[in-house]
Amino acid sequence: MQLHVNPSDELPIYRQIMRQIIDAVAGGRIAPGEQLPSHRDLAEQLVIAPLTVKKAYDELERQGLIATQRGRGTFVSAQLPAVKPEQRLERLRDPAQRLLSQAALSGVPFEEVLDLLQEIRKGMAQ
Amino acid sequence: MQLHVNPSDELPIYRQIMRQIIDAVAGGRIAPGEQLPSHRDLAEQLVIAPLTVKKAYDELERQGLIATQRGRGTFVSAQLPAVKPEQRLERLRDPAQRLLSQAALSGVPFEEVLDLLQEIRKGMAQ
Amino acid sequence: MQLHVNPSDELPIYRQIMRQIIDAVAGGRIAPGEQLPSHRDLAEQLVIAPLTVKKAYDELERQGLIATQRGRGTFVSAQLPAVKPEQRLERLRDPAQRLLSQAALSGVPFEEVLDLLQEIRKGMAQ
Amino acid sequence: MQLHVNPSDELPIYRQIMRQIIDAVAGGRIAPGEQLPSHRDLAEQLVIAPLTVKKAYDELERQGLIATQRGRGTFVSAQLPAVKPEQRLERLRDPAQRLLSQAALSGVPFEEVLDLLQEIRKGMAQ
DNA sequence: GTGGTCTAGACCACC
DNA sequence: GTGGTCTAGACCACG
Repeated sequence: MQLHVNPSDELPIYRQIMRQIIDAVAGGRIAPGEQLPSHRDLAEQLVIAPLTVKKAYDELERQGLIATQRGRGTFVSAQLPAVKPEQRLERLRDPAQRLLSQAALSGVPFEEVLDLLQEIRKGMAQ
Repeated sequence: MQLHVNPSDELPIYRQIMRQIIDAVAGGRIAPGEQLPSHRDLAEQLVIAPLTVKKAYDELERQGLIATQRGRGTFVSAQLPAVKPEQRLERLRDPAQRLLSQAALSGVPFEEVLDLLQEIRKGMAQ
Repeated sequence: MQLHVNPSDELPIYRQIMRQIIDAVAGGRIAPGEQLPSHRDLAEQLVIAPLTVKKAYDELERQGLIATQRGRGTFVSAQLPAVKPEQRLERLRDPAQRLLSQAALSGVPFEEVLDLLQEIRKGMAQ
Repeated sequence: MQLHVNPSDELPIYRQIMRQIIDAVAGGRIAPGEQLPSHRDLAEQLVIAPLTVKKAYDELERQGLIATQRGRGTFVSAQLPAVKPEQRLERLRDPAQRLLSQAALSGVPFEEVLDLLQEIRKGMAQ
């Protein structure tokens, strides 16, 4: 797994890390149960402070996406947190709304949005 | 147009205002040329500081979405800001990626994501 | 509200702070909606690093007990997080088990445990 | 006696072991004089490192709850460690406080807490 | 080696 | 003023 980070991005560094790990898990590029690099190693690799990586790991753990074991390491949860059926679609409303707003403002027709989604979908491991 | 604001939200208040106005314009609920409430009125209505609304208006003006005419008020630009063709799709990559990741983690199949988009699209135009 | 902290305690400082705030809210000594001291002020008062207080506040916010508003301050949630009925008793099983184990090992008869609870209960604002 | 261990738990594994043995003795499920499994056997059963179990046994021995006899094995002390009278109630204050706070926050009335204690008490003796 | 905590500063964004 | 983020170290506990 290759992470990269942009300190001048508006999004905080620890959020950038979170999002990349979330995307990697969602895309199947990291398997459930797999071990993540120690927060110190990852910090060294990204040339940032260890605490910053740890903050990202801590947040992800609270979301149930990963689990840490003291003295052993950090692992992607074997059982990803279940989303209640009635919440499943609700969670998508906001990101979907954002996508369509941005498309409308940019003058991108609806069909091209669908094409883009298809393209991204192929990039994600099934 | 009815705006809502949540002071506890992670997104800054002025950004919440910006996003709602952007969404309203993109969705056609505010027409180009239409007048917005004065920043003082809107602040009173939302029970927040006038400076906060002004910051949102200033930022939107910088983006070219609205324009203030001294002594007359603030209006949605008759001509929406042009987006360079090569940027059009790039601006959608990020929100599209986020939508698909969230869907994958929530266990929502791709087809239902498309259905959701269709549904939201219908709601926007009216 | 008077907090105190013991750096040599086995329980981490940020946990000590969390527990005292939880107890104060549970005991009614802090009312819902009330503002907490800024994490910097509290840190100065307790003679510890601001980040340590902030970590306590962050955890409590994730639990829904308090809410922060950028630029304004930190407040006890007006609406305390609801506990599902089926979880209410389950959450008490572990602490209750611990209490009785400790009592049995210390040779304190069951009746005296009940007396102690009555006494503590009086100390908590109703 | 059946022990369980959760590596992701906040409580260190050796502490989890300690607590379960303490609870078993306090609840009468292990009688004074009874033999405990060797730390190697227990480690194998729990799929953890033998050193971890040994640490738990060592700590319990330091507290006087168990005693090892070189070449024979580890046994629950016939005589439970004496607790100084003035300490007896003090040791209960903390767990009692925690129980009541949790109850208050969960909306469980005091009477139901007492009922729960009665119920657990019955389960311990058998 | 791992994660867990803590410090003493700094700079920024927000209201 | 407030909270939000980040740094570059340190020490401890755990397995």
